[in-house]
Amino acid sequence: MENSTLHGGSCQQPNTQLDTASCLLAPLPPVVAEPQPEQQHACTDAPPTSLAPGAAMSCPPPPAAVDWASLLLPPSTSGASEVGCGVSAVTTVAAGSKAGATAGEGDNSKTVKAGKQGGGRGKNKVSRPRFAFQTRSENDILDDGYRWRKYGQKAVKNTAFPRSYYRCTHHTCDVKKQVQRLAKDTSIVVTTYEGVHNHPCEKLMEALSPILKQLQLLSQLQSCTNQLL
DNA sequence: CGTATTTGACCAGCGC
DNA sequence: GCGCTGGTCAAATACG
Repeated sequence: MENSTLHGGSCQQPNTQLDTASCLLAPLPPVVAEPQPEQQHACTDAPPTSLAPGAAMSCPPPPAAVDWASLLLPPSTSGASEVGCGVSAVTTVAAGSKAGATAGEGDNSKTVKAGKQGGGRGKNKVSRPRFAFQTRSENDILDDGYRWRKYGQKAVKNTAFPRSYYRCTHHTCDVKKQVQRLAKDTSIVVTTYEGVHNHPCEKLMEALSPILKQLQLLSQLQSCTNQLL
């Protein structure tokens, strides 16, 4: 095919872009319509994906006896929860379902055809949780604490900006994400996650470790004092 | 030298 | 059936 690979931007279609946001976030139309005021990319937190319930933490626990599981697994995080900081909208998409399975592509006909790809070397179609959210940022890549390897970039129809495809570099993790800048508002980046990490967020761990240790010590101290009193 | 990114090609699903 | 399009692969290249 002429292969729509224009990597970069020979794809000029000024104002004909379809409203990626509204397609993508169909369930949450209003939110999309009004991008939040000043959300800078301050968001280095983990996205909803990171701490999904049921995700088996495969990594060994850190040295200190920190209860990572309880600390990192919020009561209910089915992925649809809002993540604060810079995130203007979050939406889940039925895994493998048709409509909007991909980041902001209205027609997006194939969606999760995770099987096959590039020569029948693909895996089977697996239903995996997907959700997308928007961030207002100058960087396409928001630092969500995980490490990602880019495996593809594709110019998408009716969009001036290419869509980038990333895969989690953790060997046991098969989470993917797509990143695309909104044509309508180029300051907004739409990120679509597919799958759930089965390992802790490295950066988050690193950053939180000392704090968590202190918290644990404090709680132990408190329980001790309670017993004494 | 190992790892990450770039980029052209390939493939399958969908609409016509 | 054909063409279009999105998603992925993998070789080449860049980078530390």
